[in-house]
Amino acid sequence: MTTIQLTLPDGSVREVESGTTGSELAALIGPGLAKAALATVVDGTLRDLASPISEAAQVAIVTDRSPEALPLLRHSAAHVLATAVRELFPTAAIGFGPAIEDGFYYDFDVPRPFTPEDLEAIETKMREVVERDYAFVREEVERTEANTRFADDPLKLERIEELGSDEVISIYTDGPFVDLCRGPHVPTTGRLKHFKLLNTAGAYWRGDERRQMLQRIYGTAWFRKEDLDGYLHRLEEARKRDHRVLGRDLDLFSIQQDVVGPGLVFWHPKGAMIKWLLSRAVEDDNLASGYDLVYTPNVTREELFRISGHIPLYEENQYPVMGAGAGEGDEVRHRVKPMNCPMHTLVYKHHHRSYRDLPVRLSEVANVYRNEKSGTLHGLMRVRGLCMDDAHIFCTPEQAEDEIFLCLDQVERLVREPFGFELDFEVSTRPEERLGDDEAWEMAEGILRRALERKEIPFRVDEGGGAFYGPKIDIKFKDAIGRFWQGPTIQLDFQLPERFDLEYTGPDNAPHRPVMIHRAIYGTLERFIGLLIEHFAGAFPVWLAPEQVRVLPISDEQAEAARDIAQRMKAAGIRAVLDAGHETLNYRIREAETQKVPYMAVVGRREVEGGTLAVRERGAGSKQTVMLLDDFVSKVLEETRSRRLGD
RNA sequence: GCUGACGUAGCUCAACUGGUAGAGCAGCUGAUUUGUAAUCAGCAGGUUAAGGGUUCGAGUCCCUUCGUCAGCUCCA
Repeated sequence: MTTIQLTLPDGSVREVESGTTGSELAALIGPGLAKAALATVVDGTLRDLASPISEAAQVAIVTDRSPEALPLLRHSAAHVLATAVRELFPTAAIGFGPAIEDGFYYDFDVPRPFTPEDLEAIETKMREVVERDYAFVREEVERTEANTRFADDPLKLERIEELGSDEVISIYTDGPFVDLCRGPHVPTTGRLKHFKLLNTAGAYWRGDERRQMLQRIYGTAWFRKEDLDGYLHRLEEARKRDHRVLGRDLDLFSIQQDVVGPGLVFWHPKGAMIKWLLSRAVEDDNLASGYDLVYTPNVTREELFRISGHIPLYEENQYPVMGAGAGEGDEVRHRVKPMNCPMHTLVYKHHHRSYRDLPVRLSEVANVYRNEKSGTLHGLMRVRGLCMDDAHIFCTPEQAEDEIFLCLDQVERLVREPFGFELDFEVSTRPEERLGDDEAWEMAEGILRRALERKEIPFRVDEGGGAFYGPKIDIKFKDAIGRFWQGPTIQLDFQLPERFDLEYTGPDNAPHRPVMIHRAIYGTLERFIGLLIEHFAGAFPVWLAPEQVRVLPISDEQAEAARDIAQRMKAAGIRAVLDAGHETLNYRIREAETQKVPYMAVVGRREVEGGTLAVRERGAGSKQTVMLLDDFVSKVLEETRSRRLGD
């Protein structure tokens, strides 16, 4: 019997027999660990506890405190779910069942969709499966054997078909349930203690809308009851930040689907103020960064989008043709614009351009319209009429990397710094349907990566996720319940300059082709404001608050003085509102608090006499600061100017 | 677009198995003049998303359309 040396995470070395399993090793180390052990990590690879270790290696025992533990538990939870479903619905075909962030799901092909009652029954059955404490047993089998074992599971057979000849086909069994699965798993179903099924939804098999729709069940699982309760509580709390609810309660916007249509936003005065402030912030920054401002038509002859290639590629998502012009047979086909790039291209093309002019940077905060599929609409996050802080940079291929670097700076200045957002960077590479040759794509993708690396920004790669004309850097952030949305985007484009035959004259007096960068910093103002609402739970920092100060006279006696104070604030550039209503002071303070106004300035007899204000801060309770009107005005103006985030 | 759930006053929600659509908040009117998170009273508010059907009778049952929510697909 050969012995091998296993190095543990603390650096100590154990000498054991070759073939020792994870659970045996854990038992050697200590009884407490043996009980807590869930799996092993052998030379960086997660493995079952029962799997033998045959050679010298770095070994760590995974317990519920390890970072690998939750995904492991949740993956096993998915199997327990499938075990339960199979007992209750023996004909259910099984699809995929992975762990996901905060939980797991499993897809089933069943004769009828699951009802909420089914879900309860399934959860009860899952608790039985947990109670029975089945071991998860791994087997590695030959292809023919696998095909026999899954003869009744068409979805699994399809999956086996796709496995390469060099791949190991592994099977996991827990009690009556057998699944084709890479593993690993926790040792037994009994390890699953604190879980809950959350909801069901349809999901296309293999994520392909041309294939059948399976029924997906989502659930969540945790090691400790407090964690499960905490998660459910976080979900509850997050729902309170929902921008659709706050948008109505704070009277920021409305979407009047019955009268005007879904996905079309009415910005009420307070929301419009936020939108205007953001537009101004990005336009100020653009002008300071060498951009020019343009305004271009909202409607164009359809031909423009044929030149650009958007038709036929995106025709389905464009609003249909509208007639215009002469009528009587020679009417011209027009389209409302779904994006600005062809328009800006035409501004570029209107002059002969010299290499001395480049980069030409054209910016426009513009409304565009996209006929998004009905099921994708979502509050402000996904709309049909959207306002982009769009810009297009025309430059030489050599300048592109620096220009992208500068765009990333703008993201830093306008998004990360002022709001403290956590951003997720992603490079999307060439898609299947695309224009241009591989050489151009290769170069473009390289330029994007280098700009990010130079800025030392870590990023993920979304293979095949690029636009049809070029690769892009997409920057994503999370909404209140953890869903990712695309915000800023920077796209490099060699194709539209080609299609529109753009040129500049080089130092050699010969024509050259520029490249184009499409870039939006906030992305769409609608989505960005939706995210801001959730980020701040409606309590905007002073510089963005549509109403900065509410002036509250204590009684009618101070109404005139308060009116005067509010007027002086407004004259100084502060967004102040007087509430001299006949309600009690308590009522009006509550009103201002629920409307999330950052400052309340209470004016009573003492304040009128002293030329002061009793200032109450949003969320600070009854704590108040008495200060001179002029001092308060300077304070608010300074916080506005510096875009202070608040405490 | 697809799957499922849902749609009652501006908002939150009632109305037993089909039998007179109701309450709180918000709104309006009046009284109250208030010192840091809801003063009191009265009034008004609805073609129950829209359209069709079954029935003596439909908010409730059936069909169609529109929309909302969750997820899938898509996102120039």
